[in-house]
Amino acid sequence: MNFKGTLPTLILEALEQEPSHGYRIAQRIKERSHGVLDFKEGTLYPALHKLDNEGLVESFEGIEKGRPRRYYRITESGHGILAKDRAEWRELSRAVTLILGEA
Amino acid sequence: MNFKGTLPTLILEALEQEPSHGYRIAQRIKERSHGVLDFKEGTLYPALHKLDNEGLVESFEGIEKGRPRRYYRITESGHGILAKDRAEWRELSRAVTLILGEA
DNA sequence: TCCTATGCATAGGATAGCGAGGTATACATG
DNA sequence: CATGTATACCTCGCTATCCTATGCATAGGA
Repeated sequence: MNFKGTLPTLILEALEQEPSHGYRIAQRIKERSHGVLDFKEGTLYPALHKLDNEGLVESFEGIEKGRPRRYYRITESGHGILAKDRAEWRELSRAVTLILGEA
Repeated sequence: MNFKGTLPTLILEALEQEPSHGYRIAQRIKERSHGVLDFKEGTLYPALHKLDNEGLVESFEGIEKGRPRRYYRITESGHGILAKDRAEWRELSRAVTLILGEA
């Protein structure tokens, strides 16, 4: 079960905490939502690459447990977009909740 | 600005209040969200027809101000789906808010 | 008379997310 | 040693959603 349009924001939020790699980001989102949000790899990696192309995150090579990993960190503009996305989420979720009833 | 995936639920909610026609439903959503949510006609009508095909709403002819209107009312199964959609919205919005911070 | 709002509808295009598949390594279990 | 599972990355094709643009038609105000 997932929420259309929130994935880029959730990725940026994860990277705001600490640089990470794709698989770990997906796990983090799932864990932090208590299993409610569960984005698939076929969704996550393209989204991550898109954020990279847009310059909101940047990647670097890393080694973990003896194996190479593709790490990502949030950029300056990524921080800015995240702040905007957060504000937009609040506005939209309030609007829907207003209509559908209390969350 | 809009929220992907919430339109069918918002339509059902509007029709739960009273039977209505397409144009009026769109206005209602916009008004009740204080202008935040604003689904276009090219989005609304196909969504309405789909709900009709799925049997969640049913249409009937009506006259308003001397002109024919296509009215819709929510069906029994529409009520059921609306209840499920509401619950799902709460679960998902809570999950995202949990991660992104207080709404 | 012309513009705007109302009212319904479809066509074409963009994008998000999903399922399915492919590749590869580490580690535990049998 | 073999097999399975979790980790880790990636791509392709499909569907659904939403948008813009366009068309048609009427009512009422400027």
